[in-house]
Amino acid sequence: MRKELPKTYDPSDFEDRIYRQWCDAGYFAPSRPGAETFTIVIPPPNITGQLHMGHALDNTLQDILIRYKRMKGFDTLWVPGTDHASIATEAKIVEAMRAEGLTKQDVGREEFLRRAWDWREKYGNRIVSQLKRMGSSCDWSRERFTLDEGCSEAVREVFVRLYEKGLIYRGERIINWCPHCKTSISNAEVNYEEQASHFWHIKYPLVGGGGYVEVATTRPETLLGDTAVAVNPEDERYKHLIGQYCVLPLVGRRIPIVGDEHAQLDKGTGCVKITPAHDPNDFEVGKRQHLPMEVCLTEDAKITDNYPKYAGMDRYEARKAIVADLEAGGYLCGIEDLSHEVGTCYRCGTTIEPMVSLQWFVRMEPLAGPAIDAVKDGKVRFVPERFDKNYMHWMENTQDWCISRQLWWGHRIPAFYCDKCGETVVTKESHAVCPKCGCEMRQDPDTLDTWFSSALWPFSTLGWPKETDDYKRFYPTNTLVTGYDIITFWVSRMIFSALEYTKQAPFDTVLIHGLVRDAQGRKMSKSLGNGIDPLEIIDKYGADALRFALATGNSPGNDMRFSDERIEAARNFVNKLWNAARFVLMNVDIEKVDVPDPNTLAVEDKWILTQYENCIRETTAALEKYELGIALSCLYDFVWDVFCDWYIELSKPSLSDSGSAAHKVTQNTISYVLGGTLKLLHPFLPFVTEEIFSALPHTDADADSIMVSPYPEYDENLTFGAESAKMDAVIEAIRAIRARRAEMNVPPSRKATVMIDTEAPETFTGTESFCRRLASASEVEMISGAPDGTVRIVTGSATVYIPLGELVDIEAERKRLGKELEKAEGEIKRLEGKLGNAGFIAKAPAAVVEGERAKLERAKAIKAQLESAIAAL
RNA sequence: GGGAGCAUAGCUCAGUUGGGAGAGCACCUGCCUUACAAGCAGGGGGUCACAGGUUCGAGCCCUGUUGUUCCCACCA
Repeated sequence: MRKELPKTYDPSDFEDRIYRQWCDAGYFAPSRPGAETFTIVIPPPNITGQLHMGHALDNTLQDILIRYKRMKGFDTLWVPGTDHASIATEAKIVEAMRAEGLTKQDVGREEFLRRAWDWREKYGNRIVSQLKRMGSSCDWSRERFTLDEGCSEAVREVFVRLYEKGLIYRGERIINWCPHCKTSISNAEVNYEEQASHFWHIKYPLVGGGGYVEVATTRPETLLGDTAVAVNPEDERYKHLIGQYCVLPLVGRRIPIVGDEHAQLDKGTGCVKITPAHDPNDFEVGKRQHLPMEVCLTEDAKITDNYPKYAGMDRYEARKAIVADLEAGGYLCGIEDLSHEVGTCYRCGTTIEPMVSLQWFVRMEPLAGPAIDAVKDGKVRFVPERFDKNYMHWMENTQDWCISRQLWWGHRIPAFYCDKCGETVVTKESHAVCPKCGCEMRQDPDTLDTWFSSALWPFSTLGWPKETDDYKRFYPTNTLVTGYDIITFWVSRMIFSALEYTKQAPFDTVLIHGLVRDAQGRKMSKSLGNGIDPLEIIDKYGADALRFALATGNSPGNDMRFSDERIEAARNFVNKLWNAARFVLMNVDIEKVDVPDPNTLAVEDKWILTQYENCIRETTAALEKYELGIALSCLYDFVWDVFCDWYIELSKPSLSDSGSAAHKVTQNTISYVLGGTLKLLHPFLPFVTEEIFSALPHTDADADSIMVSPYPEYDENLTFGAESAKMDAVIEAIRAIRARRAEMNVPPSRKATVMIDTEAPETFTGTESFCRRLASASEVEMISGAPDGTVRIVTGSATVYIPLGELVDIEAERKRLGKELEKAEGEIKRLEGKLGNAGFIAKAPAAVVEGERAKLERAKAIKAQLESAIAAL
């Protein structure tokens, strides 16, 4: 059914309706069993809150790819879902409970998890509705959640397999402890921040002598946990002290002086205090030197009861107290100002405390090798390429991955302990009975790092470990679209996980995008309050404008700024398209569109078709290279500068003359080109293209919906080089006439005869109506020679004369033409120089040389015309 | 300490196999030309950070310098 478009573009009129139509028609689900597949799994948004601009960008890019591939005939699947985001969500829930005056411990694990699932219900659904408003063509029937039954089964399967293979182990290590979240976090979850601090120099008196060793530290409170002082065995200053003891100030404990290469000769004093329980390096020294471990901090970073004087003090309070006491005792021998990097929790920003703790780890070294090879061998390709360096570097230096978390919201570690005999069992079952003594076993209370389940996402969502139909058909997936900020967190872990469990890379391409920043280039953040809510943008400008703003002028891997100007420019473009479509609808009454027949086409039709075909070629080439921004800018230029500014104007004479022979042909051409352009644009602007498409007459190849209609293919038969060049020459003349008139301030209402002197009159025959309409010509005459009292306009193919009577100032004309002549001569000189260069002729490609020759010919022709025009003045 | 990105018009940015630089916004001039003033036509404005090198030819490739941003790293 044909329908009219409202005069004003208002996306809220149709976006929701169209999305429902797509859903109802089932277009999002794969439905082409015989076709090649194209699969994307969504980077699952955290259920901590709502979508921000980063998600909007990420999902826009994915939807562009999936819609493009769908129109290209692939059997496409975009798997949606959300991430339970263990630590982040747990923190939010704890925070919400605090408002009620409750703690985790108050409500207990079961009640806490019930609340967490409520949270997931609420925020998970909100995220889904946001994705839908953006137009995301995900298959909602396959929506997944990292903590759902299937994903949980995959997690248990992996844990057990790795454990049995010896790649997961439990051990005491120094981990990063967040005293606020009260959990361990992995190295990747630590952010380093530059902080101003001090370097305290402290004397440790030697036992049995008047001397002392001087150590320096940024954390004097850890002195309580010192169990040795290390010096380098090669250090001439101190090597004689090795084996002796010193006395720990304030504590009075005798601690040994050990020789260890950790102490460097050229750093500090050369003596290092060793706190094995609270520093990763010292932990290693402790192991090497068989030192005892002295824990002096609790899990909320307070001093333990072992040190009554400081017990219960917060670490910073204790620091002050200890420094004061050291000073009072005469042990402090200097304070230096120091600025250094301090590790903080990436979730809450609290300074992390290294602590010794019994945790579960994944042994990385055996997993990293294949993951490195996969990228090296090109099985996984980063776009842009430079990010593989990033990835490689991390993979090659990665340390064992601490995967246990002292949290409740997450996959509980499938390890069971027997309290009676100490046996450990790792099993997929939900209960275990001790194989040794038959007792009921106790499950590890801890949960897994949230990235442990995300790492399995590309295959767990498709059914793995079961060999489901989806897994067999859609795995491995094709393109992963994500930001550079989570390459190490997530992408790398998916790659090594997939290689280990599925023996295949999880995807072949990783399209990396940057951050969306605010108009000043700052990161959007809650604390700055400069975040922009995508939904507000959609309400105001429409989802298509939002998508356009995010996709245009943006190249892979680069950050972008989001500003009012940007979104307005995007909306203006959509509006332009809308109005172009209205023009076509007002002027077209054909029922059906045919592929244009070259035998019937007018020169302007051939011109627009040539431009259109080139646009198809360029757009498609860019999309195939993941250059979405370039693809969109091709389309922008074509729609605005070519189709609207020229072809619509060129079509008016024929469209407005229902008696003309070309009338129906023009209707067909303009409908064909607009329809095809909408299809090219559809991946970027799904809603408005669908709305317009539904109002336009269709071709036989079109489907009911544009989103399942075939993407245009470049067709050389519809390109017309020679005719197109003629039209270009006419356009050039029209432009030149307009420019001259504008310079002379002649209003468009003042028409004038246009006289054209050209060696190729056939170029201009039949184009009089264009000159009248577009160059304010009252009539068009073909002449030869230069009439008096005219303005002369020289183009590459013609000289145009316009009698502008009193406006013609001979002297000014002479001056202007002289200037143009100078320019032409300069151009000739440059080109002759180039063509006179033997090296250029010999080495440059023939086509380039030919092009330069043509330019020279043209410049010479212009020069000749200018000279004769000047002579005739 | 290691690695990477960026530096192009007043502003924000494109410019991807090296062939005399583009867009949007802003600015100036003129237009309500019946698709669109969220518009039309015209215009000004750039030693493509700097210095070398490769090449017939460099915004693009190489080296160095400066400025800037980010990532990684156990610095007592």
